[in-house]
Amino acid sequence: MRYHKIPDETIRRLPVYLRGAIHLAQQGVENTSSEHLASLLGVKSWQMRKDFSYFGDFGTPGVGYHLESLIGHINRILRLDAGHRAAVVGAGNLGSALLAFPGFGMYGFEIAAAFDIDKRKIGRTRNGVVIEDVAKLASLSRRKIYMGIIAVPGSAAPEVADALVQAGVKGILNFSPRYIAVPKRVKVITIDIAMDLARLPYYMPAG
Amino acid sequence: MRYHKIPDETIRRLPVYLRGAIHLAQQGVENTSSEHLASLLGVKSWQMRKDFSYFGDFGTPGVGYHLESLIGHINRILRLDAGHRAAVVGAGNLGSALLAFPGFGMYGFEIAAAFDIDKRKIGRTRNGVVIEDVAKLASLSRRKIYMGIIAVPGSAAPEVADALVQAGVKGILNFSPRYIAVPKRVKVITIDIAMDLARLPYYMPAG
DNA sequence: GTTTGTGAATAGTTTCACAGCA
DNA sequence: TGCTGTGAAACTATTCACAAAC
Repeated sequence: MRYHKIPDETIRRLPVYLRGAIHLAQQGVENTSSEHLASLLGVKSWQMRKDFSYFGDFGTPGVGYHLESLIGHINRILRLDAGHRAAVVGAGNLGSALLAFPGFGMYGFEIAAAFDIDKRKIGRTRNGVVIEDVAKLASLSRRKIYMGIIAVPGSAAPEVADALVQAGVKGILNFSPRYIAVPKRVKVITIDIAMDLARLPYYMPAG
Repeated sequence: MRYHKIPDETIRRLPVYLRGAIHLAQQGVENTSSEHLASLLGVKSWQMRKDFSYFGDFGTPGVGYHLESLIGHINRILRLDAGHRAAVVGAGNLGSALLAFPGFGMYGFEIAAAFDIDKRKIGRTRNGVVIEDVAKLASLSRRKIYMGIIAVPGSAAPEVADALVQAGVKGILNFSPRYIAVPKRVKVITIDIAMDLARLPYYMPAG
């Protein structure tokens, strides 16, 4: 099935599979089946096999998947193999939490810069990263940082997004509760924490 | 179209519309069109109208939507109108950021309790909430807290989830990079921050 | 015997275009 | 005229079941 358009949903799931594969590999496991890996991750085994099938043959019939090569394949597809440097804008509670967040390393990410507008924070260090003046965002392209994380209040988010685009950023992870309008060449993924919480009551039994 | 199954995707979008409606209402706007509200939120106007159509007539042809009644409708559908109290487990960087997070109020949420396993944190206060011993999670049902937020490291997440379920929680917002297995009556929504970042490079132009 | 990879069937969602109401 | 509400069409994704590979 190698010559098909890749469903977005498949791309959304690949990091899940990657996390599971890394998890098992760290425990010393070398091979696994789609059934085992899928059950670990709460997905269906045929869903996982179908997703892999868009890219070629990852496994061996009768045997399963070799974790090391599976990890390599997914990393390459998602372009995580080269490593990526990101800048976080906003060094408040959320921004600081992101700077300290241990989960980015698994996917080859490093938060290499932090910015804030508050003069009292500028110059301080959080997790080894010096907080810089948000006015200096333009330096990102020179520093080869192509991903921006928006962790400022919603009211400031659109202008921060504009500044990131100006600075040559190609992808934005947006934590603000705002629609971020950018040129088509820039990809935005929004995580609106309160909004995700907001659909929980709908699915909860009455009470 | 009142007698249809509601698509999950529609439910996922309702909080978006709600946020936009509240935003406009706060600016003193009383009525709006699907075209205007949708463009503000980066969605398509017919998508929004279609979503509303599953629930009945929210608007007036030729006129548009009355924001106050639109907000009321969505709040009722999502069951946000009664207000909800949530407990956060884990008072580290992320948990503390959530306790300070201003965005929950819009949807009628209050973080009413916080728990941690670290004796040095227990008894301290963050944003007016006293951090309690995680061993006391069972008190949640007596306190009528039915939503739990998991903000602990992945290794501790499954047992925290079990404890939350034991405590009678009906919905869980999970920030840990782990699959959370719970009985069917409990709804889990997972926000895996690193994983969302992980699909950004795929969509970014080469470089 | 076991497990993958995938066409075909099913299910779900988006998009369109316009009838009908204000 | 302007805007909503919605069937029908188009598209996308999930699920199944099994042939092929080891």
